[in-house]
Amino acid sequence: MINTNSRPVDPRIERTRQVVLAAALELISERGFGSVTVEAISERSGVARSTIYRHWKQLPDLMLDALAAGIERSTPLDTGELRSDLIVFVCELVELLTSDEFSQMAMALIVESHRDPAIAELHSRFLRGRQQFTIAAIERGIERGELPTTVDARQMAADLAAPVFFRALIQHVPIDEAFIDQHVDRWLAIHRGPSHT
Amino acid sequence: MINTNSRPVDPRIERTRQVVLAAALELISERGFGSVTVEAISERSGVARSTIYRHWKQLPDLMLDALAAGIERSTPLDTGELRSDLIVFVCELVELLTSDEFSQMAMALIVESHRDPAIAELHSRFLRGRQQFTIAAIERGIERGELPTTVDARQMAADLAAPVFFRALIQHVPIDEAFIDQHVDRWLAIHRGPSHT
Amino acid sequence: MINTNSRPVDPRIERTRQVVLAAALELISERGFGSVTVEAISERSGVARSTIYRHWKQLPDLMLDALAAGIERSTPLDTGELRSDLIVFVCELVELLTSDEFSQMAMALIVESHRDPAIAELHSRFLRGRQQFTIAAIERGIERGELPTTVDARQMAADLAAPVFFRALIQHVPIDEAFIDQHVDRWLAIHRGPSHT
Amino acid sequence: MINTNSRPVDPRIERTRQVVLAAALELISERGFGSVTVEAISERSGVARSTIYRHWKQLPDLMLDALAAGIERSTPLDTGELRSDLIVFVCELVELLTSDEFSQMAMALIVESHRDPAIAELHSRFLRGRQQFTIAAIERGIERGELPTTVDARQMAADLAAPVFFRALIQHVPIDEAFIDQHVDRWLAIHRGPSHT
DNA sequence: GTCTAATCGAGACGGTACGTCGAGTCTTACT
DNA sequence: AGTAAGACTCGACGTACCGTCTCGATTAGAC
Repeated sequence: MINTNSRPVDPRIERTRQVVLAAALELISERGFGSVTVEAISERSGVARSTIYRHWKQLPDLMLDALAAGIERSTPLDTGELRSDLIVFVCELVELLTSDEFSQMAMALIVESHRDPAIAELHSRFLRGRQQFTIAAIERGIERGELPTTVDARQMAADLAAPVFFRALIQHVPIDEAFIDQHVDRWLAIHRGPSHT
Repeated sequence: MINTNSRPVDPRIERTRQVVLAAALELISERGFGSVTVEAISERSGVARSTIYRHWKQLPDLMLDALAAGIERSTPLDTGELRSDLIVFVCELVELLTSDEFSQMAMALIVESHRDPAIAELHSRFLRGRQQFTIAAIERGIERGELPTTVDARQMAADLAAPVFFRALIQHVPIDEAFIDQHVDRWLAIHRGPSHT
Repeated sequence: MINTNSRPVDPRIERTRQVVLAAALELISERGFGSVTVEAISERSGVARSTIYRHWKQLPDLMLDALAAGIERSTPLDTGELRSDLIVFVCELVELLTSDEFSQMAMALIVESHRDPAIAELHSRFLRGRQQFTIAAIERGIERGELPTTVDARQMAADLAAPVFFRALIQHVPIDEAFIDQHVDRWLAIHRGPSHT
Repeated sequence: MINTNSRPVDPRIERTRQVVLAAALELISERGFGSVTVEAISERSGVARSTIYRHWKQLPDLMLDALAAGIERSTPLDTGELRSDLIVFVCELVELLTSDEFSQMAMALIVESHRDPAIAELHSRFLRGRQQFTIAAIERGIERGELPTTVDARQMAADLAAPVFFRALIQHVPIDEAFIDQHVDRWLAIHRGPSHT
């Protein structure tokens, strides 16, 4: 579905897209999702309002694209050992959820996905994308014998993420390294089974 | 001579407050937090727009009160056994987070509490209120010897709630009774310690 | 129609009337007719808004009364000579029409009398009242032989007043003593007839 | 490069101006100056309220323009004889001041010019414009020998207009043809001097 | 290199909701 | 009964954005 070489695309179009989305992202993190106006995006980006509407039919559509642009992620991640893989993963997640620029967006994504199926799809793609890394790490752990073969990797990935989301977004409690270490170790203790005690 | 409780106040004031807040709550659950309009509240409640502004300086203030009014809760809850207490608690939470009327409000509460300290306070009061029930049940469990005396009740309550929030609000995955049973049993298995295995 | 002794009248009523009308007059001359609000009158007079509405059904009614109160006038005026009578009369008129406190009211009276019959009546009573003094002076002049017996006193009074109104209210031109003298002398020259040349 | 006449401007702008001003004038003459509402103008003209505010920052500004538009006038007027010139002039003035559509506006102009310098300027331009016609007629009369060369044309024009304004606007008395004839003839008798008697 | 068509900037337009102000009505308690 | 205090409805104010719409100026990319 990508516009490969069928038509070279006017460079102005791409330029406008970039500039507008960047401005939108800036505004989302500065003022929050609900206070972003087309007017403000136009002003910030230097792109005329009419041009913005030529590219996106509605403000929500623009927001959707902006969120999509803000989400891109691609860490391979493989330290060779399960525990450190998980620590890295959790640290990244914490950083993401507590950084001012991103948490606004994350919240927006979560909230709006309850109403808008398009955002829901985006949101679940994002979530699955991240979980995939964890699941891969877990599976490597199983292969290495660090975990029993009977476990459900998907469930375990959720068990790892849930408390982090809960604390960061819902309880609204600061998360330090000590917590992360303890959390991962508890998780390992539970899932490795009694033999590893 | 101060108007503590000596002045009986105009009954219309209370009446207006009730009617307006009720209308606001209706609209929040129907159309979501972001699409609620003073105009709409006025129309729905039959109270003039200017009157609403006499009671609340800004729409957010009204929303705050509406959310506060929507949150009230007071279950005593004590079945005499830990497992069934927890099952009841989790069921209630699931019901709350998945009901259309309430989940909108919960999301709003969570999102806005990241921006507005007043809402943050409200949100944390609400959370603490609910956690309190769980903590009490856990402590009763400890007294009855169903749990070791060494556990941290607060942490355990969080462990019980986190996956429910995660699934309902973030993963956006349906939660059935089977999951609840399994979740509670896993939780018990982990916290009861090896003696109960 | 006056409330003589049929009922003693609550003194508070009269007091309220006075205070309110005085405040209204003040505000009319300060801010002009169009910017007077019941709210402001209430504040200025210290009389509650509801009380004001108990005395006057509408703001215009109050205004009407205020204007009526501001118009009262009762100069006898008789210098014994026509020319000086007229000079005095014109001077008074000029003063009235150019004083800040009164001109606002005069304009209001004139304008509103085009729409409201009650104000029209008030206005014409006021005009007739003033003209009456001039007519009387003219008639005394006729008796003294200063004017021919054939003249129409009513018409002549109008001829004297018209240019003053025109300059003061319509042309919006300052009126000095020189003009007044010249105006009266021209008037005398015209109406005394050729014999006096 | 300045937008003198180089930029053709959006034709919609002119169209909106016209339609709105026309509606405003209609409403001024129907309901009087004080009861004209942006809301009503919007409804009557079919132009959105926000568009009206884009053209005029405040309602008074709009009113000013509407009055200016309603005042335009351009009669050359020259019958070849002084008396008939004056009769025509006075008739026109009477018609103007007694027509419902215009008298409201005239009053508004007069009243508001006491408060707002911009309206004062407009008002005096209007007055001077009209007086100019009379002065020209008088000067033609002087050239033709119908009037002595010693007279002050400006003063005479005022003498002609003053009683008409007085009767129409202040005394609020109907003006018929008989009055006009008599008024002009008296004026002529006075100003032609004794030679013409 | 021009030329033509896509793209853009500027901004008018009809809307909807905002938060404010004042009018006029109504209710309650005080004096 | 008259008053003070102030809640209530209603309607207009002027503001801020929305999404739609011309309309001229400016670039590509094809010739």
